[in-house]
Amino acid sequence: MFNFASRNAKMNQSTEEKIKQAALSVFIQKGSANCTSREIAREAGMNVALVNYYFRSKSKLFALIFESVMQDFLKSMVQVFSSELPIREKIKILIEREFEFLGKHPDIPNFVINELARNPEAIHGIIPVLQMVNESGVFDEARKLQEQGDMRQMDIVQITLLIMSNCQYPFMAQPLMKVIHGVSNETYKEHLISHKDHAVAMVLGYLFPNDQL
Amino acid sequence: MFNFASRNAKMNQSTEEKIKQAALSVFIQKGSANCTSREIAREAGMNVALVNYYFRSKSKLFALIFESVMQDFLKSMVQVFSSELPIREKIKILIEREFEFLGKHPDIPNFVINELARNPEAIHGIIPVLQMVNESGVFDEARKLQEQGDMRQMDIVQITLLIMSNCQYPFMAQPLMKVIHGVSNETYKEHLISHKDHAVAMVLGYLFPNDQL
DNA sequence: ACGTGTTTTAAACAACTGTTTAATATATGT
DNA sequence: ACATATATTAAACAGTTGTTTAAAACACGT
Repeated sequence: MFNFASRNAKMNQSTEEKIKQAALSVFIQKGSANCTSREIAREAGMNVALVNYYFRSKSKLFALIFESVMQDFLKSMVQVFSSELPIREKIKILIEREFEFLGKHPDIPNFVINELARNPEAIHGIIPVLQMVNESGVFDEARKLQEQGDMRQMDIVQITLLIMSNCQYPFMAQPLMKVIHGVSNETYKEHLISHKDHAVAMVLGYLFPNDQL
Repeated sequence: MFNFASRNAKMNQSTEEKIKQAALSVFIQKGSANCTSREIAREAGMNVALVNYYFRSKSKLFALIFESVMQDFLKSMVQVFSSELPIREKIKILIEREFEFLGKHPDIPNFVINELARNPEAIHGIIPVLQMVNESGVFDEARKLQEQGDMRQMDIVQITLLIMSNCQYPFMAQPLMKVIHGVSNETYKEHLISHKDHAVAMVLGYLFPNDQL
């Protein structure tokens, strides 16, 4: 009976994949240092030893998960900027995609930032993803547009900051905002949806001050 | 010899205060769940048992620290909005104060948000501070200004979000931004300083679209 | 049915966790 | 100087941690 159900699950998803999925969920919810191997095993429905049998150690498993999260986290940004759209469209679509992605994975920015700040080993997982970003030519293109005088003159670091602030913070601060304003989960989600349009309008309006409404 | 140094320190600062200060530092750096009582004791230069002798338990100590952090975190916001300045000045000063505060305590937003998300007990510590915010009449005033048509029509939640995003995120994302753009601590701090002006200009420009530059 | 290699488990390991206890040191009033 | 209250310490507690070990269950070609 129990064996049958277990076998069925095994058919749908390999043990290795079950562990990865459980680890992703637990790591993101609690952080690498604030969760236990046994918690991951329980979430995956198996013995602790199996986790180490497949991934050797908790830290190796984390490194694997973290790198794949970083991939997802920066992938859409790179994709948009590798396209051939005009710059204003790129930024608009970038913000919209970011809101879409964060709607599904609201905990990822906090997770990434915390691990980078608190777990020194996490930095290794970001390096391959960084190459992806650099090869996309995102930053070179922005510089070129500024030389043409089409875009407000400001450092690339700060442009990145401007866009990401208005995309990521609203999701990161969800627990804080909910308690400050006393709103429910559902109400806040509605705020997030309409906040996307404000973010697009405000960022574009500031980056291209010569544009007419 | 050793006793002499120890006694001197004791003169400058009571044991209780030393523990509080060590706890603040360790809690903010690592989070409540990801640090040990012995770590706090070591940071304060004393035995573990003393921490519990003064504060009964780790969680009671945390509750105390967290509430005082929340006070600092929201105090300047409340102060500014309780003043009699015109609204544009209030927002400008609010953002500038926020940048000043976060320059000194860059880890606090992350700390607050993480604890609220991961440590259910932390919510209790926020309630007295919330009353402080509500009594200040911050939100009522904003609503009044909107009725007068002086300010862009948008929900208070989203105005809060707009301002806090552009203040807090640049500090929260410091570890991420540093590795993405490969800049040093010092370079990033300079970016933060000039980012303050962008934040003020952009937020004011968006909230008061009828204003002329 | 048997043998072999792979998966999975229960049990154990030493190290570390928050907390408590009992003993020692220090301060203070007399 | 002595007694008493406070402050501080080392040691121990039971429970949990990441990891390892040895045994069991399983798959599968023969």
